[in-house]
Amino acid sequence: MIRVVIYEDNPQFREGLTMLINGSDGFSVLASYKNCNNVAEEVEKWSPDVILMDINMPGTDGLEGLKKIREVNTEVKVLMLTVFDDNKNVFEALRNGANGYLLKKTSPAKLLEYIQDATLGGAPMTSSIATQVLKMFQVIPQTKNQDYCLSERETEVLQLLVDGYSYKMIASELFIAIDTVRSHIKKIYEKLHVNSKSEAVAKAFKDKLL
Amino acid sequence: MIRVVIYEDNPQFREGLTMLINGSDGFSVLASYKNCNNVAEEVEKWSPDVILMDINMPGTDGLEGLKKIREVNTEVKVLMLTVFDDNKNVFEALRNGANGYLLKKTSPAKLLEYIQDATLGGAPMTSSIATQVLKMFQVIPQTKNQDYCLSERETEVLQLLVDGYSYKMIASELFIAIDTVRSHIKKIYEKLHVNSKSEAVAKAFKDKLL
DNA sequence: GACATTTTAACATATTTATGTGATTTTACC
DNA sequence: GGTAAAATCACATAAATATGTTAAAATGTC
Repeated sequence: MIRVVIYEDNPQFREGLTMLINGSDGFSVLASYKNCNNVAEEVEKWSPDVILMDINMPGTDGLEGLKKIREVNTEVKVLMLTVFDDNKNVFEALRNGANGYLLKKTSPAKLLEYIQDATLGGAPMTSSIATQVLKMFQVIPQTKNQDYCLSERETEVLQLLVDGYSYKMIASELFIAIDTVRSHIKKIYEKLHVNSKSEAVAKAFKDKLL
Repeated sequence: MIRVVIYEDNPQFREGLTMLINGSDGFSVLASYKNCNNVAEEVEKWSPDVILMDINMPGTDGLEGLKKIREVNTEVKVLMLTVFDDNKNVFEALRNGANGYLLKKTSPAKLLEYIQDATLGGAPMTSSIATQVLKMFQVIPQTKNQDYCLSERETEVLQLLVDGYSYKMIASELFIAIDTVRSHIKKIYEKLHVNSKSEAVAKAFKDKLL
């Protein structure tokens, strides 16, 4: 028996979901709420297998609700429900540990399948959501590791610059003379085409050199 | 009619796939290959709707194949096939514009459904893959936007520091005296708890202040 | 062994930066 | 109208940095 708790502000949709789930073998709705204002207590009280969570609700919305749930319970499967496949919300929800993300227009049969899928460790998503997710991945820039051919020692020195070390500190850290540090840094500037410490540091971050 | 090209080194599995797809209404296999060595030409030649791409192949493997495909064609739907839900490969494939990612043990019925799904703009993933993907999202650290309460002007100055400007350049950029720049920067250092330009720059990157 | 590269180092000097101490004006808010 | 915060500017000085030139070891490669 898969035990479900529902958070959904629209009474019609809430009732519809409840009837669908209660009317299906192997599923049971423990409770349903119209907002997340007391979500932490409610989850503790019922300890459901799956939570269906509407994103857009008055008061504490679904995203905040999800965060509160994860503060007290990392096991329960949380499926986010939404009308739109809104990019920003999808990202935030997944980042905060949602187990799946469904459009409300999902057919009843599919919805039950998805709920079951979630309890088995799956991550159900409607197709359009999955497409959003893939697009997010493609935005992540490839580590463009442009190679400036820094030598091993130069890389080491640059790392220390990035960590906020002064020339003097670098010298004592590496057991070399400060003039040696100077000459390394001069070489680094040449290779990176910069002429100040902070530019070198900025470039190290931008180009993910370290 | 959905037109498919297959890349799969295992002859049995390749034949099995071909028979399954050719034997289904609305599907047709244009060609199948045992490696990706000439993938660019082959894709140009057939311009299929969907490509089934095994990840592990001798010679040019599936990931490289995917890259080559995307260099010449961003439209064709590419579904990656794999035996394992290997984290690293999943990530790389999605980043390189794969449209879906399926385990080879997927049932024939599901496989056809997924292929169709892909042609309709969906992003089919088997459940375990989707779970992997969600986990990746949770690794991404929240923009921890710790607020150092920089004023508008201070933020502006910090931005210029990050862009490699010297005090003198900042002064002329903002039409203020260099001593004013100094005093802003002093305040910035206090607020960020640093005491050098490069530390401030590094902190700006680390904490995503800009 | 000859060669290139890297690492080390010294010396000199102009510029930039960091830090302190003050002060005036502007802006926003109660 | 008083208060607080922000933005402006000045003067002074010690410390750090940037730039140039030069060169001796150490290391690795053909």
